[in-house]
Order: sequence, then C-alpha cells, then structure tokens
Amino acid sequence: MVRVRFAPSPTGFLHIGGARTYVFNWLFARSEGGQVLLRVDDTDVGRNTEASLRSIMDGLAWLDLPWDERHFQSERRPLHVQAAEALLASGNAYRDFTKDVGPREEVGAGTPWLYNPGMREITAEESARRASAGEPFVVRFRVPRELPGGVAFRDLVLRKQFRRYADIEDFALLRSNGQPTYHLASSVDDRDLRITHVIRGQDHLANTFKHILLLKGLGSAAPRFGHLPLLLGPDGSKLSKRRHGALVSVSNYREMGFLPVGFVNYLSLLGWSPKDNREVLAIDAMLAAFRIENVLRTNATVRFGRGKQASDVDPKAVWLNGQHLRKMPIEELVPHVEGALRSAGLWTDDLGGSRKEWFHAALADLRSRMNLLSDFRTRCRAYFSDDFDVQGKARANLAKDGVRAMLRTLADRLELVGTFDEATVEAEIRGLAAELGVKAGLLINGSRAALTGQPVGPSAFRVFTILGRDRAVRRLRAA
RNA sequence: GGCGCUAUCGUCUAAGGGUUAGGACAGGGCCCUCUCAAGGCUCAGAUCGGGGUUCGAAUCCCCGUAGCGCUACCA
Repeated sequence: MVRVRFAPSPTGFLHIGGARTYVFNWLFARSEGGQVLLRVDDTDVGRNTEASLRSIMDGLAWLDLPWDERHFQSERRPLHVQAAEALLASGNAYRDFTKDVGPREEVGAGTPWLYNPGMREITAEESARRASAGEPFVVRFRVPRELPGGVAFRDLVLRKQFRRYADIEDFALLRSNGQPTYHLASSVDDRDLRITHVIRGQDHLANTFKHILLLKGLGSAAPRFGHLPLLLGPDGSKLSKRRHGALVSVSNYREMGFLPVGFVNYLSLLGWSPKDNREVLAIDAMLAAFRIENVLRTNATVRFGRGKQASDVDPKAVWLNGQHLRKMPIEELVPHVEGALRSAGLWTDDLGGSRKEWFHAALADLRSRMNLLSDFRTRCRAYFSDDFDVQGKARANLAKDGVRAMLRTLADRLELVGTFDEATVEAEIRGLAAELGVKAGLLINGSRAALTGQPVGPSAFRVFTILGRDRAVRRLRAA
C-alpha cells in the first residue's frame, strides 16, 4: 500500500510551493490507490504559530484533495528520543560537547564543515560521564567517513543519485535542549508511519542521503524518494515566504476567486505535463495521466504578471481557471458562485430555492465571460442586485442623443408585448430604431448600460430575458 | 569555497538519434458580432556556448558558462 506524507512546518502560511508538493503527493498516492498523510512538523517549538497552522490547514482543505490521516510530530517526541538513544548505544551516534556557536556563516572559507574536531573520538565511558556531569551536548550521527563508498539510491524523479560518505557532514539528531532535530524526527516518523514514498522539493536532496544513513543505522529500510523541481519567483530565486510574501500565499489565489480545481490544475502543470498537449484537466484526468517519472527535473518560474499587485498572478493560471469555470457542470459551479455572492452580500436564499433554475440559467449565460469567481460579484452584480454602479462607458452610452427618451419608449412597448423572449425584444428594439431612424446599436448598447450598468456583457437581448420583464422595464425607465 | 541539480519560444511545456522543433498562456492579425467575452483561423517567437560520438544530435559524452539548491543545535 502506497503511503505518502506532506509535512509542513507551521512557521508561516501555506505557500504555492508547498501546495504543489501536496498536489504531487496526492496525485501520486491516489493514482496508485494509496493513502495521503498530513504530518505537521512542529519540532521547532520556538517558531511555531497557531495562525500558521490554521493557514496551512485552511489552504489544504480548500484544495479539496482530502487526506487520510493527520499527525503532529511534537506528539511523537518520545519515539524520536528513543531512536537517538538507540543510535547512541549502537555507536552510530555520538555526543558532541562543542558549545553552540550559532549558524556558521563563513561561506567561501575553504574547506566545508563536516564535524567538530575531537568529538568523534571521545570514548563511550567518558561521553557518558561528561553527560551525567551535566555538560551540555548535541547528539550527532556518526557518518562512516573513513569508508570509501557512499550512499546511493534511485530517485523517482532524478534517477540515480550518489554521494560519498566523505561529503556528508555529521548532522545533529538531538539539540542540546534534548529536542529532536528535523532529520531525526522526520526519518523516524516516516518509518513509524509506514511511509513508502517521500515526495518533496529538490531542496531536500542533500538531506536524503542523511536520512537513508540514519534509517540504516536504525536497522530500517528507507522509503523511496522523489525530489520535485523547485518553484522560482519572478526574480529567479526559490519561492519563499520571506522573499515573495503574500504574492505566493495560497490564500491570495483563493481570495482572488480561483476554483480549487483551477488552482490545482495550474500547480500540476508546474513541472509536469500529461505529454499529449492537454492542459485543461479535471482531477480525474490528472489522476489518470499522472506519472511521477514524468515529473521534470527543471525548476519552474511562477509568474506574477507584469505588475506588482498581489492580484496580478500568472495569466495562464487565470485562463485555466476560466476554462474550468465554463466547462464544469453548472451544478458543480453553483456552490462556488454562491460563496462568492455571499461574501458580497449578494446571495439570497431564493437563488437556491424558487429561483434556482433562473440562477443556473443565468450562470450558463454569464460564465463564458468570467475567469474568476470574484467576477460574479463584481462584473455580474447587476444580475443579482438592483444596487449597482453605472460605469463610465455605460454612462456615455446613455448620455448619447435622446437615448434615455428612446429607452423609456422601449420600456412602454415591452410592457405591452405578449411574450417576453429574446426574439420579441430584438424585434421591438430593431423596430423602434427603424421608426426613429437611428442605428439599432444605439438602443442595444443603451439598453445594456441601463440594465447592467456596463458597456459590455452578454447579448443585450439575452440580458432582457435574464433579468425578466419587470426589472428590465424598471431599469430602462430609471436610466 | 565545497557538494549537487538543471539548461527548448517572454512564461509553462512536447519531441528521450531522423519532424518545416509541436502545443498552451501572453502579444499581433482575421472571422464571428449589438458590446465584451467565448469559439475558430492565423502571424511572430526557442534548442546557453564550444568540442566530440554518429550517415545523422535539442536528444548521448566532455569542457565551459549561467541559474538554482544544499553546505545550522531551521525545516
């Protein structure tokens, strides 16, 4: 049984790179009939925040790709400590009494740091004595650097990987305060939670050699690994919360009005493709086409459009969302639009009841012009409320010679016609235009402006029937 | 500095020895048309550089170069 995990640390909001990692894990596991676990890697107690955890959970839930289990790493701490002690006992780890010097920032200083001198040689007896005497220490893994070989594994994405023991540093397992490090906690949990495949960013590649070593020291088999290419910001650097801020926050996309499937589709295409020129993919289509070995090895740039606005995301993402918006069954779209309308106070319960059919029909007419859910509460406002602004160009259309008077005449006539359908409305408008000797466009565009406050939108005749006779006539007169 | 990963239109990508190097977004044009979209058609636009191997290289190898990652008692 395939079991994957997504392991965010709650030290910031969910960003687009994390979301993509989740999407790839999910697609891989589900396409293999496997399970998806969520593991909150909260070992760095000092940096964890409740707000961050909430942001991550909300963001993942919004993606609508459900997980099977959720675990908190902090709750598993005894297991981690136990593993560290086992490694210490077997000689695969040792105590390092060097005092903490903080981050080593001397990059470019020549030889890389691999271990602190003198510490590997301390005998077990002396080590135990100093520890019980209260001397602070960190527990490090003893990399068998005296051996000629190295760690080899076959990556699901990058294929054959190898690193010499001599190039792997003696990484920490336990901090001097007794807290497990990420390496220890993550590896031990992967084992205990029976994770079969670890799919994570390429920034973890160097860690993987350590984790394989660690697991081997524990006498356990390592899972399979797949390292995803990184997502780069427009400036070319790895996407990060710190550098790219709200621009890469998943909540930004949600607030802009992305459909979960539109957003997931966009993410799925960053570093992967079904190889047959299809791009607009529903979840089941992604599932059917997904192959982890088809994931690219090259980093992808996330575009933010030309401007610097948070709303100015990759135009292709918006396009993809629009494709889903107009291709998905209306019934599936409805709850999303409902949410958008609710947030603007435009939702009334009859839209789900007595006027449900009308609502669905209106969406069918409107959605080809929309790309984001938010468009329904802005550009479509006049269809759901009598309280709407008249845009500049629409105002200009109404201000043209005698247009307002003509619209009132039109209102009078439409009030009297027998059936109120598109053909009738068109006949009345064209007839009136002919009588008055003006171009039909004058009345058509004027009508749209009066009815919707906008210079653009669906066929003006259609707008009449969407709004219905009463509202249409009222708005013509009020223009 | 050390250790790695990578390199195709502006961007996302297809082609894993043989194609006029394909598609999509964005951009230009045309059609449709009451507007705006949608849709259809179309134009422009790329194999980082240099060496090999081969009848033949975007594809395999090497060297450069560039970008990115890692190089913590962060994850």
